[in-house]
Amino acid sequence: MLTLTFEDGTVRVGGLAESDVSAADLPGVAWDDRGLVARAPAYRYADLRASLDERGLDYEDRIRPETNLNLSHAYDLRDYQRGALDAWHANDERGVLELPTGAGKTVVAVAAIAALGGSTLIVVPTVDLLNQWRRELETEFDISVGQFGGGEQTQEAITVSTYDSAYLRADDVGGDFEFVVFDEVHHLGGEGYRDVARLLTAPARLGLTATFERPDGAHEVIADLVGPKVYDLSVDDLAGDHLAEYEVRRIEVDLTPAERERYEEAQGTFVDYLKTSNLSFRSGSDYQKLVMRSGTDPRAREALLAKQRARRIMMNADQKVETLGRILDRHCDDRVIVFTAHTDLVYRLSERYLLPAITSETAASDRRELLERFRDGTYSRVVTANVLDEGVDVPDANVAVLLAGSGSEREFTQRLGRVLRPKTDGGAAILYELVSAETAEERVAQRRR
DNA sequence: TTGACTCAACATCCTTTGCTACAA
DNA sequence: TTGTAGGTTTCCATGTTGAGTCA
Repeated sequence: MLTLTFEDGTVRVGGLAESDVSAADLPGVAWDDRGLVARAPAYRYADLRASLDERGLDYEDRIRPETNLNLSHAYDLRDYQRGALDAWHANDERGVLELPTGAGKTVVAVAAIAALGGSTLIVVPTVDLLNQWRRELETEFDISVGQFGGGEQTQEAITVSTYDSAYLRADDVGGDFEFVVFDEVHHLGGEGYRDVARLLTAPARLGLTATFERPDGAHEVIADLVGPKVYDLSVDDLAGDHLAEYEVRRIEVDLTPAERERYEEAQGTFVDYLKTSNLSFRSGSDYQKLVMRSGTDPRAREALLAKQRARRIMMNADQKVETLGRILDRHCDDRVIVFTAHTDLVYRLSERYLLPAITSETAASDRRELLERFRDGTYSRVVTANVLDEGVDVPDANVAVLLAGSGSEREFTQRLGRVLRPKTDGGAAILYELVSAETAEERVAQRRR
C-alpha cells in the first residue's frame, strides 16, 4: 500500500519502487536519488490524490489535516461577492478573483474560509496587512489566529503570514493547511515567492488581486499554482454603485527652456546609442538586454544613465510643482493624496506646500501617527512616492494627484483605488494626471491606461 | 523592546528599425 | 504568401519591504 507523507516541501510517496515510478505515471511524482524514495512537489498533492482515487489504488494519506472549525460570519455578501465565491467553488475551490480595491475582497475570503471550515493559511505581502487580517479574522470568528512574521511565529488552525515568512516556514508547516489564501496574489509571480505556493499541499487555493496580469507574463505561473482567474470585475463595473464615480483629468505641462535643453540632450544620447548599437527595441526584455550590455559597454552605460536623467527631468518638471499649487488651492476643502515617482520631489513638495510626507524613510511609528491624523481630519493632504500604493490601510481621500508614475497599469489602478471608496455626499472622486508635453512621459501615461 | 543597520528580494526601467524562422 | 513571434543569463538606478543582527 502506498503512503503519502509531507516532507520538506514535498509529498513523499512511500511504497513505490524506483522501477515502478515511470510506469505508475502519477502527477508530479519522480524518483529522488538522494532520499531513495518517490516524491512529488507539495502543490501536486490534490492532483496526486485525485489520480490515486480515480485508479482505485489503495493508499494511506498521512498528510490531510483533519479539522472542522465550525466557523460562521456575520457578513451579508453583495451580489458580485456571492458571484465571485460561487465561481471559485465551481472551479473546485481553486482560482483567482480580480476585484478592484474597495470591492471587499477580504469579505469573500472570510466567507470562503467559513464555508470550508478547515485549517487555513493566509499569505500577505506586508506586516501592515498581516495585522489587518489578523484583527479581522479574530473579530469575525472569535478564535485565536496564528501569525508568521512581524517578529512573531505562532501557528493556529487559522494563521496569517507574510510571503517572506511563509517561504521560510513552508518546509516545516507546508502540510498543515487545507486551504491557502494569497492576498495580493500577483506577488506570487516573483521568482522566490512562487516557491511558497509550490511548498504547500493545501488543495484549496484562493488568490485575491486588483490586477492579475503581469507585464512579465508570470500570471501564467500563478494560474498553474493557484488556479486560473475565475471571476473579475473592473473599477468601471462598480463605479457609481459600490465605488465612487470618478473622473480622470489629464493636464499637460511644458518643460522650461532649460529643462527642455537638458531633456533633449539626455534623450538624444539614449536614442543615438540605440540607432548605432543595432539593438532592437520593442519591449521590456529589450531594455533588460541594454542593462546587461551596460555592464561591459561604457557607451551602453552612458546611454542608460542619460535615459534616467531624461526621466527625472520629465517626471519632476517645475511646471508640475506650480500646477500642483493651483490644484491644492482649488481643492482646499477636499482630502488630497499626491503621488510622485521620486522621494526628493516628495520632500520638495512637502517643504513648498507644507504637506505631510511619507516615504520608505519615514519610521513606522511616524507613519502610523501621520496616517491617523489624516484619518481623523487633522491633516487633509499627504504627499508620497510609492509607499501608499499597496499593502497599507490608507484613509479615504477624494482627490488624487499623480505628479509622476511608472507605466505600470497596476500602480495606476492602485493609486486610483485610493479615492474610490463611496463618498458620504455621493460626490465623484477626481484623479489628476500631470504629464510633461512632448516627452516620453506621454507614452508612459498611455501605457498605464 | 526599540532603533539603527545590513542584506536580499521585488518592481520598474521602453522605440518605432529591420532581420529570421516558422506557423497558418 | 502573409503574419507574427523570437533570444539573453545577469543587473545601469531608484524605491520599497521583511528578516536578521546587534547594541
